Amino acid sequence: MKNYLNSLFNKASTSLDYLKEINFTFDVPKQESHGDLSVNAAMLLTKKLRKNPRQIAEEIISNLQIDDAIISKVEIAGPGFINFFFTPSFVARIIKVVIAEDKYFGKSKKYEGKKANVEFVSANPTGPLTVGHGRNAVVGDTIANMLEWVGYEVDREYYFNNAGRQMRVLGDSVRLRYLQTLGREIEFPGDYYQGEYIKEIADGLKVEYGEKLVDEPAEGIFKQRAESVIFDDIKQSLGRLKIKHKIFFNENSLYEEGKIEELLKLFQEKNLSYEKDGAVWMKFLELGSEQDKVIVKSSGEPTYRLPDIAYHREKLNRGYDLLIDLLGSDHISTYPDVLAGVKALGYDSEKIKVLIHQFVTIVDQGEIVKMSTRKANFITLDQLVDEAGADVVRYFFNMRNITTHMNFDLSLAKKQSDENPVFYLQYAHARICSILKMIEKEDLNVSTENLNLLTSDEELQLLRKIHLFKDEILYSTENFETHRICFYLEDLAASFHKFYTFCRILGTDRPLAEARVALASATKIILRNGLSILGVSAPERM
RNA sequence: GCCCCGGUAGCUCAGUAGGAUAGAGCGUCGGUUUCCUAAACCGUAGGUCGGAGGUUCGAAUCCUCUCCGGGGUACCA
Repeated sequence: MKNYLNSLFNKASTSLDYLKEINFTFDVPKQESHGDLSVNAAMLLTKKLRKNPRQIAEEIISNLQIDDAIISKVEIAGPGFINFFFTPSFVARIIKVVIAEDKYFGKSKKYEGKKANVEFVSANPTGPLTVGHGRNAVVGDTIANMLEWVGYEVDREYYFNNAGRQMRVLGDSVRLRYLQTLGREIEFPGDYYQGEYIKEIADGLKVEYGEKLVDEPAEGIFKQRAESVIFDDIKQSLGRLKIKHKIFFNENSLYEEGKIEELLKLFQEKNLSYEKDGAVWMKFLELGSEQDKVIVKSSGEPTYRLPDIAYHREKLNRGYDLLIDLLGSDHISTYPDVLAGVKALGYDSEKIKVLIHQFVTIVDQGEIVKMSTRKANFITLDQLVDEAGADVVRYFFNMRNITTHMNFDLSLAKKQSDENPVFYLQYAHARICSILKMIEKEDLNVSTENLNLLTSDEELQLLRKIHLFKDEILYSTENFETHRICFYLEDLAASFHKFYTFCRILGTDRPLAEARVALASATKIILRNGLSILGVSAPERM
């Protein structure tokens, strides 16, 4: 529909120059009585032309070469909107396209040939993934899916560090638990990792090695074992949510390959760093930050900024057109320095899109659960998937704008009831599958021969929603907003359920019945495609 | 102190580069099943869009100030 109007306005702009000067938009009116699409062009021109917007609207309309077979009515309304009403037969044509394109319907080629990298999760292997990581994981994977739908080739990447202080403490936590299982009287420090999983790892070592490890250092087998066990666990948790990273990037490799040294030298050459108080400082002040910051401590150890910049430099060097970093709001302070750093090196920092998601508050039985990995006071992602199921978990995290501090009501998520919108969508899909099974028995077909018979309000409303799918994906993707897909699909499902209630198939003349089956079939395709972007399954029956 | 995010119906949240009478789900109350899945549908009630100014044809949306909640502001990541 939008395409058609765009071409109409393009033609009109050859005689009306002022149309070229404004950025008008075609919008779907909130109210159906305002037509299928409306344009605000006339209002935008009031100042420039010093005319009443309604007069301008008249002039615009008289310059549009409208095909009556496509548009049934054009009206001027309100302060000067031009509303367009499309003919039912044009609206219904979309069904043919949907059925023909099937699992590709909704994809666009706008970004074909472009490469994107989505870095997400990136939790260090110090413990199981928590609910907070869950939001990051689900949204990151969904954004990657969306980018693929608009044409990008996408690499999913996980960045981790197995060499820092955190990991030393982790190794020592395992060592102490190991010694405790051997009966040693040892006090376990309060700031060590308290979780049960540490004891399990220690138990595993005891079973395997007995007492042979009593004199081993924390950084040896204890740390290694902890890392490998925990990482396997993390990957498995992600796998349950159908998330698989292509690249696992170890921060340590930046040191091993001399990238850190190289970067330090580069900063020095470009006069972007200096020494003070035994530390190396970066001139962030010159680069637009509030103050200079330390990049190498007086101990000789780099701060996180240096490897972070080196890492982003690596990714940029791989030739991506778009780099996405998905971070929790507790990491919000890291990215301005990274962007400033790579920009100072001459890279196009515009390619890096940093997305910050706000915290997840867990509410269980009306009580807020405070989370801390160290204190082991957390709900793991695994527990969540155990209790609510992967589909519900994915849907819940996707259905909220990442800027909101979302409440995750654990007791509600466990409930498999109609309070849960994911079932509403899945039910619509299952219903359609059931119809398609039924028509076989009734000797009916999916036919697009008589689509012009689809003229009822319910049919047209559903058809109009179908028209919006492709644009919705594109818009959601360009804004990195997964929740819009959820809202769209809920809207679509609602239109379908209404159609289902009012437009029967059995007992209807064959041509109309078959056209309705085709409409249901097209709806099924969109529900399935939309759910697949979210990573949620589309069951055949419920 | 300064920076970022949020404050919209009882609850959880939408609100598309400013647009028409501010919406949805759940919950409330009341209806619909001899008929393709009632995990559905229809109706009902519910609002000083945190507050105060400003910008203009028009503000939940933009600007200023302010209140409340969360996060950040390290030679921790």
